[in-house]
Parts: sequence; structure tokens; C-alpha cells
Amino acid sequence: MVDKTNAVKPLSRGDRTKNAILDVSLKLFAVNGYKATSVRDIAGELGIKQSALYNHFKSKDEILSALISELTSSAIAELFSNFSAPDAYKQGKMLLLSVATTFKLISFDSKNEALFKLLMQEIFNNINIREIYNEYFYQENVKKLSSYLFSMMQDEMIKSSDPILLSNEFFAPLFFYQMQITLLKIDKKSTSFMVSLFEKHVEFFWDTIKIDKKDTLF
Amino acid sequence: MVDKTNAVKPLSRGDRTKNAILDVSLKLFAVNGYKATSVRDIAGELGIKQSALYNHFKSKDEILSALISELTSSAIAELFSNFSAPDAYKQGKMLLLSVATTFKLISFDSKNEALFKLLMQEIFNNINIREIYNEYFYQENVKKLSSYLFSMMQDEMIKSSDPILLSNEFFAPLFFYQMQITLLKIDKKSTSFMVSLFEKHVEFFWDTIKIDKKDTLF
DNA sequence: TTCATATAAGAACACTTGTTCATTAATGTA
DNA sequence: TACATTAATGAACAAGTGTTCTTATATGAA
Repeated sequence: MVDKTNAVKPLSRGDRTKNAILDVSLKLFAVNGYKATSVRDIAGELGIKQSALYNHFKSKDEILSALISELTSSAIAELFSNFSAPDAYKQGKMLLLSVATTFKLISFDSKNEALFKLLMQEIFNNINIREIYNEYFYQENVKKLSSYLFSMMQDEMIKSSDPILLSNEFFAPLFFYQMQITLLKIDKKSTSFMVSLFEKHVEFFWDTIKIDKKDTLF
Repeated sequence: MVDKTNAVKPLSRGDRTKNAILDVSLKLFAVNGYKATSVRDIAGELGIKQSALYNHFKSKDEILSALISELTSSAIAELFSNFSAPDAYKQGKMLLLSVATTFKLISFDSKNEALFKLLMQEIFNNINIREIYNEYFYQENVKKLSSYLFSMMQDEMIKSSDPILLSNEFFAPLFFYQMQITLLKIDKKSTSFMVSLFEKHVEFFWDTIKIDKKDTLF
């Protein structure tokens, strides 16, 4: 028996339609919401009958569950994937800028954008989504950033203050701007101003926390 | 014919059930979402049959519309209602603190909290909600605050910079913290830390923008 | 109290929902 | 090519949806 785990796998018909179901479902759930999307809508978009879906998922809920589990590996949960080294904090402002950029890229990748919309629409009704959001996005990222900020404080790169507060203050606008952009795009309105706020936020934030040269004169 | 507009009105039976329908609908929509709430759920909660609803609203959608129009007068749209005077900017930090407090109070008033949850859940699917949010909450408040901030700059209370950016930077965390609190309350988790961030945000923000005494030495 | 009006109930409608199951067709391996 | 496996179809189901309409009851002004 040959181990095919790392081999190039020619996807079977079954796997291909399973992936297609997930793709189409994510798109429809993101646009119309989970409850407002019927299995007939999904099947219709794929050009198959709804009964065929049940060869791949045993319920509509299971499709949602499969999509939810993709959230854990989506961009919003992997903001620090480029910064595994413990001395990443030394990059200072560049680290913040990189996180902001990752955030910004969500709007330009249709899959990540759809996942974000799904997250936002179902988070109030689905406890699994809330848990994943809280654990993988909020707690994880706030914790990581605050530990980096703490290191920056010890290295006298930034002023001493509460790292958890700072971390929250840094993430909150990113999240808010992301939501605003998502809303604007639904109505096909211009997002350029909102997008520009990502960088401006980093500038503003870094100017606030960095050790001011003047201070060192005293 | 007597003008009763300002008189104490003994509500008719019709008006009372109409209000009750709105109350119950808001509660159910906020908890389960509009689509997942049936007219039978609403009627059931009121102890009447669903057909009776149609004496007061001609469709389920009209109930939602009535609730949406309440958004324009909800707390989230009236952040500056205590600051009509043009020289309100002179209060400086107190003005910011008052806005943050109004925001915070949303979580403690069940009606405003339900309206916020309704807003957040339906904003991605309902263009009317998006328009009201954008016009009455986002644009209106950002504009008002940025004009106050501009006045503060001219009065040399705070440092000169882009008032629109500052205004966004001030509101974004308030909104984010509000959302976090709403999510925590769904799962009956403690919100005290999150609530404390409202005041800390004002402190942090004001410290950032205020004219530093040291600067005046140069 | 009388009576037009306003509100509720009862029953039904046409339609949509998620899901099942027996049957047919396609797939890919021997 | 033959064949067991996998996937798609067609039809149906029970339950739930928003809404309508007729009938009965309650309300409040005369």
C-alpha cells in the first residue's frame, strides 16, 4: 500500500463535487446568510439536484460546520504567521504594519472575504463560530501582540504602559475598518478612503507609543 | 375638536398590542435573527394567533421596517444629543468621555442592546439598515466629532492632525468593544474587563492627542 | 344599553423547507 | 471488458413558512 498523503492526488469525482459544494455554499452563505440559503439554492448553483448533496454531507448543518472549521486557518486567524521568531518584536513598527496589511488583504481575497462575512453574519447565532472567533482570533492575536509589545517596552522601543490595552487599541480599528470595507463593497461603493485608514492607523498608533526623542532629553 | 397630540393618551387595545408586537419581535429578531423568527413565534410569545398580527402589520417585513426606523432615534445614533451647543468642544476630554459613556450604556439598556444586535445581524442582508447605519451612525457621528476635534485644534487644546482620521480612530474601538460585550453577554461571560476598556480608551486617546506641556517648552 | 368598529380566532391556502429512498447512471479498478 | 463502488436523479415525505379570509368576540362612543 502506497502512502499518497504527499503525492499529487487526482481528485475523484466525489472530492471535486464536495469541494464545489463547499465553495458555492460559502459564497451563498456569505451573500444571503445561512438561514436564507436553501439546499436547493446550493444545488441549483452547481447544476445538480439537492438530493445529490446528501451523498457528500449528511445535512445542511454539516456543510456549515465544515466551513466553520476553515475559519481556524483563515487569514484573520493567522495574522502572525510570518512572525514565529521570538525576537520578531525587534521589527517594531514594521511588525504592526505587516499585521495591518494582512488584515487589509482580507478584502482582496474573495475566499477570506467570504469567510469574514460568514463569521460576521452567523457569530450572533452560532456558538461554534463565537468560540472560534474568541479563541483563534481575539484571544490568540491579542495575546501574541501584547507579548510583543511587552518586549518592545523592555527594550525601550516604546513607552511603558498596559500591553493588553495597547493590543486591544491596535486591533479594534483594524477590525472596524475591515467591517466598514465589507459593508461598502456590498453596495459597490468606493473603499479607497477606508483602505487608506489601515496604514494611517499604524502611523498614528506607532507615533503614540514610540519613545519620543524629546523625552530622552530629560 | 381637541388637539390631543400632547395630551396623556390612554392607549387603545390596538395600540397596546401593536407595541407589544414590536417589543416581542425586536427581542426575538435580536436573539434568533429575522429570518429564523416566524410570525408564529412572535404570536406565540404574545399568546395570540398569528393571524391577529395582520390586523396591525400587513406583513412580517413591515414589522422589521418599523423596528429599523427606530434605529434612527436609538442611542447609537444620538451620541451627541447632550452636546448641541457649538462650543461643546471646549469640554475637551469630558466630551469624549461622555460619548464613550453613552456607548457603554447601550449594553445596560435592553432595548438599545437589542437594537444593536438587530443592526449587527441584519446589516449584511438589509440595505435599509446599511443606509441608516452609514448615514445616522457612521457619517453623522464621525463628522460631528471631527468638527469638534477641529475646533479643539484651533484652540490649541489638542495637537494638529487630520480630524477625520482622529474621529475614526476614536470611534472604532468603541464600536469594537461594544460588539465584544454583546458577544460575551450571549454566552453569559464576564464583561467587566471589556467594559473597563471604554474609559481606558478615552484616557489613552486623550493622552495621545492633547497638547503636551513639554512641547510648549520649545 | 346599543351598535358600528376594531381586534381576535379558526381554518385553510399555496409554497418552501430539509431530508429520505429506491432507482439509474457514471466511475475507475481488476 | 466486466463489475463493484460511488454519485446523481426523480419523486416523495412531513413539517414549517407567510399570508388570506370568514367568522366570532370584545371595545368604547352614542
